[in-house]
Amino acid sequence: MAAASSNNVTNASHLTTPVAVVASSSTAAHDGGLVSSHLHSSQIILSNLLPPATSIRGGGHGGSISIHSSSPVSSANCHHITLTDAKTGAEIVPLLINSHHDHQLTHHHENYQHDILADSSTLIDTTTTSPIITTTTAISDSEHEPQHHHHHHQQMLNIIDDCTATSSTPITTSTLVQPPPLSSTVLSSSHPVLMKVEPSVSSISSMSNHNNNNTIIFETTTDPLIGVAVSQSSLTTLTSEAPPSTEFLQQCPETQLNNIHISENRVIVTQSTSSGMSSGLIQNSNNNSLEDANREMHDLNSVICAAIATDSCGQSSHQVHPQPQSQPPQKSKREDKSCSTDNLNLSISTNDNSLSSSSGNSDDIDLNDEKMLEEGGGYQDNTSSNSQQSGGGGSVSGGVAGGIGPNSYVSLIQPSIGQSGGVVGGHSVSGNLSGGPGIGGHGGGGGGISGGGGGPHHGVAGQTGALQTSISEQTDFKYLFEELCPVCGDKVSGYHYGLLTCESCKGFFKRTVQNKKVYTCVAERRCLIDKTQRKRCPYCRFQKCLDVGMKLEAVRADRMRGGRNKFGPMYKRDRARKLQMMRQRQLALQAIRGSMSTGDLKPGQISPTGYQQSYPSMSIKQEIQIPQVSSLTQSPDSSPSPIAIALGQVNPSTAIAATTLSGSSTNTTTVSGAGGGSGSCGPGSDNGSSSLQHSADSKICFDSGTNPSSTADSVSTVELRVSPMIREFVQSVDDREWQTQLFTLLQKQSYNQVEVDLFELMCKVLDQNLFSQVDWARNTVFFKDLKVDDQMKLLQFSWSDMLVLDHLHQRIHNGLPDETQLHNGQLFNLLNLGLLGVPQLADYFNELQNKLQELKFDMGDYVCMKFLILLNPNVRGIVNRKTVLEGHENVQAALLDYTLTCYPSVSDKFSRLLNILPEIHAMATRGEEHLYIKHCAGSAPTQTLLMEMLHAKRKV
DNA sequence: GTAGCCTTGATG
DNA sequence: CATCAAGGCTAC
Ligand SMILES: [Zn+2]
Ligand SMILES: [Zn+2]
Repeated sequence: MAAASSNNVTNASHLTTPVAVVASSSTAAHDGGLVSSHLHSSQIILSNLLPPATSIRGGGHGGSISIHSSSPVSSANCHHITLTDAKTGAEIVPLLINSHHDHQLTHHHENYQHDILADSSTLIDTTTTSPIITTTTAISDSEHEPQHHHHHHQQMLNIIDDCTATSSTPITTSTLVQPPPLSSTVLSSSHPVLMKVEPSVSSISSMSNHNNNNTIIFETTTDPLIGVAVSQSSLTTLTSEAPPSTEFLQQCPETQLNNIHISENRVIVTQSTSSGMSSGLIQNSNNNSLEDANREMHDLNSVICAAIATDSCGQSSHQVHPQPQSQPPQKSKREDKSCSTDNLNLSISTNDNSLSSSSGNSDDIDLNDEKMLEEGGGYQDNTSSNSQQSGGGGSVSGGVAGGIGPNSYVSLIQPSIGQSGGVVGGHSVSGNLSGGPGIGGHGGGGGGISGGGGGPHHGVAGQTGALQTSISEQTDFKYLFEELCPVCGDKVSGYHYGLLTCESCKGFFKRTVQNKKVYTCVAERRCLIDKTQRKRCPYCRFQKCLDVGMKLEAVRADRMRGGRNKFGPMYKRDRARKLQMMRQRQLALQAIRGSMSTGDLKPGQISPTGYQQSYPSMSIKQEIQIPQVSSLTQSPDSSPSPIAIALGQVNPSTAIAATTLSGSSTNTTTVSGAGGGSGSCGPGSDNGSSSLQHSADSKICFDSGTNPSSTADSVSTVELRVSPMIREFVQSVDDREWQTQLFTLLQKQSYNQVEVDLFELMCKVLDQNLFSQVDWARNTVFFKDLKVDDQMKLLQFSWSDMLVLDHLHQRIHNGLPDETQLHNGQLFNLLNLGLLGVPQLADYFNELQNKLQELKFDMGDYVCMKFLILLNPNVRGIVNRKTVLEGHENVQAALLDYTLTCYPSVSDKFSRLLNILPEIHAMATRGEEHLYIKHCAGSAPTQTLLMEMLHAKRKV
């Protein structure tokens, strides 16, 4: 059944398949021809379903969460999952909304099913305890089906938890195999997650997380699980009684052994260390308590795909074959010789039974999706990054290298490499160049200390007659190369395969990819890789290579020498950015020095003149030459809002640099290192220099339960009269978290990335905001009393308005700056978030902001307005309109009272605030339209809550 | 297998 | 023609 997996691998390039992501991690991202593959593969998953921060944030709900479908198949268009607090049993959230697809689902029922199957590599029939191996071959052809639709299906089936993108963290993916209509996905953040799947409704959740602790627990409330599909390493793990065959191990060295406990209605998957092969078992966990499960879980470092099917699927058969007719298997243009799936034996056993299936004929496996191949070949994503899925091991597969066009190189990455089964273990780089099955080379290696890294030969010899500029350039670039190799810390010799690395890692990466090496880590896949130990574990080294962003597709399949590839421009931009960052740093330092020693440099002199003097290495020429980066110093198109300036919204951490650079605030922040700085990043913590209120102030006031707001007319009269409801509202807002999450996400997404797609990143942020929004809403009064159906409708109708309002609030009360500098130097436009990606709305937005500020818009107003937006009784289809209306009126009354009480001087504040709501709505609508179009065009990440919202609203 | 140094060849 | 990243070569 290696076949099954192979397909998965292939699919990897399709975002649609979680497995794909999993399986081919890095590869997928590159050649996948994915609409949005600009991420680490791991991030792809995350970002698509859950913003990284989201999952992490889950800590909020300690313990477990139960998910069940609120409504059976009936409710026509909406199928959703309701989250229930496992402890209290209270319904807490409608996580996903999936509706408008029904139409398609039904329409392409077959394909749909097929898609699903394609995702799962192996099914374990828990009823019979026999494995169901799916041949997951074909993937729905996106030619006939718009990608977003395609992804949609997938999304509904998947629940993926986040894992930190940058680090080789685990990702868990769950796939539900369920007859359409299917429901959605949701994620909870804390792990383990306990899921309850109601009969005839599929649901799933998965959890994984931070580095090495991943656990997935599936549970059905009534029906026994029919199957669990685990792909990749997790499948491998399934091997229980009989350890994986040697061959398999060779091909999938990093196979992880996971513990999978299956009781009648519960499955717990955990990972065990590679050495603990014996532990990979499926056990009957009837008496396993969650705690027990927890105890056993450790180090789940792989991607797991699980599928649960109910009887309705009629999947009692042990083998599920894709329908060749609907998805004609396409022969890959290039013969796939690597990783033959033959001889792959997988055995699955439970305490009672042991089942094994061996990959049979390769025919089932040999299916390739032509579409995918094409996509893979033609698509070149220069921003995608890799991030090898740690656990899963990287199976390189992906789009066909189709060196088409004179300038395109044939990539080594091959599509649909039948990685030993969807179960892929080790890093196997497959290509069609050489066929032999990779043999795990044990990186035993003498620990010989490698000689000093060769010096870079990049420095251009500065000729005596050369202009100072060239000298300075040389100096600067030299400086560039003084960076250390992100993999081993050795000296960087230039850009290699996507980023600056040392010569040895370049060579190592090349050898590995070209020769399709498969390594095995004899330890725990966490070997330290540094200059002296890099030779010890090639497995971990390669993994790190992928993690830091080395690009597989930069290795040429045809081995053509010389020339330039698509990364050239990127290198150039990166170089320019680095130069500017460096210069900024120097300027900042200089400025500091100047200000300290009065004599040297007067503050006012930090202008071009003084600048040149103090920095001979820089030159005007360079300034001019720096491509597309001028904005770095000049706060570009984002029309800095007067407010932001007034607030001096400069990140404390970079305030010095920013301020000194131009003598005034550049309105730019820098996503600082670790942690995105909770608190440190938040401009909210800056000195509230202006008269503008800061949420900090207001919040504190509210928190204390006395002072309404720092801007209230009369504290004395007001303090005692603030409606308890409003006070409660305000307290329900967690602004700190908001910005922390924002900056953390931005940092993660740009960490180690030469360049990221800013639009895509914006979508991710919005997506994260949406998750927060839902999170907030579900716990609020009125709203939480509603049925999930109504909740979803309200959210579908109000999400964008609330996003806009949130951004207005963040800017006004928390000093959210216009833009921020990403870890890699790119500027990220924060204002754009509030504009939902439509720059043209900037003026309008600023106008709104001004209006609000004139009204002394404060926290209480903000929260009330948010509620008014959310609790819209006019939303079509609301069942419990009464409650909504009641809530709306209550809030309105509270707001009226509040404004009259606290802001008597602001004439007509109440109605003026209300009048702003339609304006916000108009803006939000425009933004939605824009986002929708972009999504349809494929330029936005798929499988996101954002996308769901966009489509859901369309439907309505 | 490593990694330092060399050769290529598209780019501007 | 200079760059410089990608592949090749070859003592270790
Ligand atoms: Zn290195
Ligand atoms: Zn290792």
